Formats: sequence, structure tokens, C-alpha cells
Amino acid sequence: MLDIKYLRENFATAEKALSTRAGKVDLSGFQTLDQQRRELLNEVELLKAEKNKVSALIGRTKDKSQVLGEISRMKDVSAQVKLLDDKLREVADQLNELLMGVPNIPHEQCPVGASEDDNIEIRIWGEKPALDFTPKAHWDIGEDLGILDFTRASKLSGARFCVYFGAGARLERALINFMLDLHTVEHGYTETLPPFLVNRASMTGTGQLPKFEDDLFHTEGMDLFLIPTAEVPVTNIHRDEILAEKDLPLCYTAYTPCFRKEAGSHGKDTRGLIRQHQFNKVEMVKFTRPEDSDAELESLLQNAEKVLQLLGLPYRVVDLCTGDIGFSAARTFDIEVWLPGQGCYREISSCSTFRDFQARRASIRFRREGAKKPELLHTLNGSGLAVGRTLLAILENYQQEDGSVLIPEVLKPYMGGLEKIER
RNA sequence: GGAGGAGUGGCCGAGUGGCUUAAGGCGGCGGUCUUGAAAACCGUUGAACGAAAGUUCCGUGGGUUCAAAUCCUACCUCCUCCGCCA
Repeated sequence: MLDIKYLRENFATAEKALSTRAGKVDLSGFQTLDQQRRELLNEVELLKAEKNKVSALIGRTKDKSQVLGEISRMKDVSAQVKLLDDKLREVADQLNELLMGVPNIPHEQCPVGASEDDNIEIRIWGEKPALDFTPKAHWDIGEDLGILDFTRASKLSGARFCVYFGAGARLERALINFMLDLHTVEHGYTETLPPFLVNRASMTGTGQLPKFEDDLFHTEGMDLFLIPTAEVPVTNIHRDEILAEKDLPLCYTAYTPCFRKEAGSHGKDTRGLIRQHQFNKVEMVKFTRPEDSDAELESLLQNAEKVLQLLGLPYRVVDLCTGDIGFSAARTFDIEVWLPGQGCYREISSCSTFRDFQARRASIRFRREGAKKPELLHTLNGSGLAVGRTLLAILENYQQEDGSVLIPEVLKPYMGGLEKIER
């Protein structure tokens, strides 16, 4: 959510900044609603002050017969207060609904652009493997090795699911453990294991609701949602809290499965592990002081890149333009891994700063040393990494001509010393 | 699923209709004293909105009343017991 005061005082600037995003942002009605709300608030507060004062007087008067006139007058005032309160709530709800649907203002350094075509490639890492044979796509590699089974998964659940077998299943598990160990031991994150089902307030806090309910799996009878990313439960850990400055930055990592309806992507990436309804991800989440968030985004990105470097997977980093960043993000770097089987780079991590956008929605604050007033902190998160996509990247990058797949050095201890996966 | 009980400030805890402007304690902060510290004593110590006056917040939402932490109601959470169960 944007700061209502900022919006009030910098309406044109905000509107202009938001117009660089993809999709129309409708701010019409804000100024009217905001003014209505403030007028009603002022009016109703004056009445309440009157009511409180006279009621106290009535309370102090032993002989109520002396204040019968006041009592009946307060009856009217009370009715009036109720009426205005209802009206106020209606206006405030409308205003809130409008604000909840407004995306974050892009970071000043976020490149301006209309679509993903305007994203900026900022660095490339690693050598693409020189394969002297025609590389296979991971779904063929996986099925030929008997470690991935999309056919049986569709029997179990439908399209966009996968059953892993043997070394495939173990490789997924190995990746999760490797990533968690790296982030906790080397990068100083605290491991968390949050719920995979969350309530509406949590989904609203990080920005999935109210706008993107169609993308979420919802449970029947309980009003709970399956998490689309660990960002949701982990960020909401500190919802409605005031943290101490000395505890910042607070860095968490979490492994969770993620569940997405992929409502708008029919026909896209229908084969393989790229776009599944359920996938595993190791996520990193940070809570920082406002002045630290830019630097923390850099280190978050580096932490994610480190995973690919250690796995020896070539990648590039892309600075997303204003037309491509997500609803809650102010700035996002995507890491795209090279996939020889597809001959292209594909997103494997997304590292974003939300500044105070999520913190305001979720009311996550901190108090500076010696300060009286708490202030909003900044939240950031990034994949570290999407596990399924990492697995498929390994299959495609480490494939051999005979159909086997070598295990990256750092994973061998996690694979019981296994050197390669073969039929 | 059934039967009870409970939700009050950072924490503990009093308060069952009207100076509650939420007692008291702990913790925190400041001070006195001290070579320094401890102890003792004194003071101070929640959040949101507002330029201010002021308003709101005692799990959450409704309701009763001139007046609600307090009464009614629905819901949520936690605890105890029973049943079921990984």
C-alpha cells in the first residue's frame, strides 16, 4: 500500500510514476474519497467529543432528574454519531479498497520500459556447456532416465504435475538441503519452516490479495489459501509487530512447496517442469531499515547467484523494467539460468525490494534506538532458488551424450557420493 | 466432533455500567546516592489519525445504553477433559 499522505501531497508525481507500469492504474476517485473521509472524520469526532463530555457530566450528577434534558439530547447525538460512523466506514472502505489495488511506485533506479523486452541484462556468468551432440530437453532426459514421470502425474492430479523417482527425487531433496545449508551457514539466514496454508490477512499483507485471488488455490470451508511462495508466510511472521533496530536486518530462509493456478498461462510451457501447479522453492526474506534496503537487495541477489555459481550453472542477471516488475515490487532483479535443451535463458530466481509497501499493508515496523515513534521497515525477498527449475537446469546442462547426467560437485555429498544418474 | 474455561499495555495482573485519564507489580529508560556497581528511593515508560482541540484502540465484528474493558450476540484464538487421529 502506498502512503496516503504521500499520495495526497504528490498526486501528479505518483500518478506519473505509476503510469510507467504495465496495465492501467486507476487513481480517479482517490482525491474525492480522501477529502470526504477527512471531512466526515472531523465531523464525527467533534460530535463524539461532545457526547463524551456530557456523558461524563451525567455520570457525575447524582440526581438524574436534573439532567433529563441532556440525556434525551445525547440520545439524538448518539444516533447522529452512529449515522456518521456508518457513512465514514463506507467511505473509508471504498478508499481502502482503492488503495489496496494500487501497485507500488517503481524505484528511481528501476529502468523505465513498457514490457519485458525493455529489461536490461546487467551481467552474464559462466560458460555455456559445449555439447558436441544435440542437447535434449529435460523432460526427455528425465523420462529416459526414469526419474521424471509426467504421464503418471497427470493420472494422479492432472496437467502441470510431476512424479519424481529414485535419483530424481533425491536430487530435488539434495538441492533443497544444499540451498538451505548455504544460506544458513554461509550467508547467515535463519531457517524457518512456515505453514503452507495461510489466511486472507496474510495474503493481503504481501499483496496477493485482493487483486490476484484467481491465481491462488483456496481451500473449501476454511478460507485458507495454499501459499504461492514462502514470501507470504515468512514476511507475515512479523505482521503487526514492532521490531527493535538492533535486530535488523532480519534474514530468514525457508523451504516450502509453492502452489499456483497459473490461470493466465494456458498453453504456455505445457511440457516439463518449467511451469507446474506445485513446485519447491527455497526463499530468502529480509526485514531491513529503509536506508539499508538497496544494499540488502544487492547482497540478496548475490546470495541467490552464489547457488548457481556453486552448481556451475551459467546464468545472466536481468534488471526488470517498470513495465515488468510485479505489483508489490519497487525493483526486481531476475536471474535466468541457461537451458541448453531449450536454447534460451529461463527465470530461476526473482529478487525484489518492496520498500515499505508490504510493511505498510502488514503493519511491520521497527523502533530506532532511542526513538519514540516506530517507523515502517523495508521488506525484500528472493528465490534462492526455485528448486524444480534448478533440477531441470542441471539435467540439461550436465547431460551427456549417452543420456546420463553428471552430478555437480557440491551436490555429491548430498547424493550419497553418486557421480552420475544413468539408466 | 462433544463439554467446560480463558483472552486487559513489552510481560504478569486488578478491574463486572459513570473522575478508568486502565490500579499494582516486573521489565525498560532517566535521576538521587556510590570510587564504580548492586540495593534503596524518585520520576518516566503503548499505538493510530489530526496543525491543534480532540478522537479511536482492553481478542475481532455487531448490538444494548446518555455512558461499555465491564451487559448481550456472533466469530477467532488459546487452555483443560472426552472422542477420533498422523
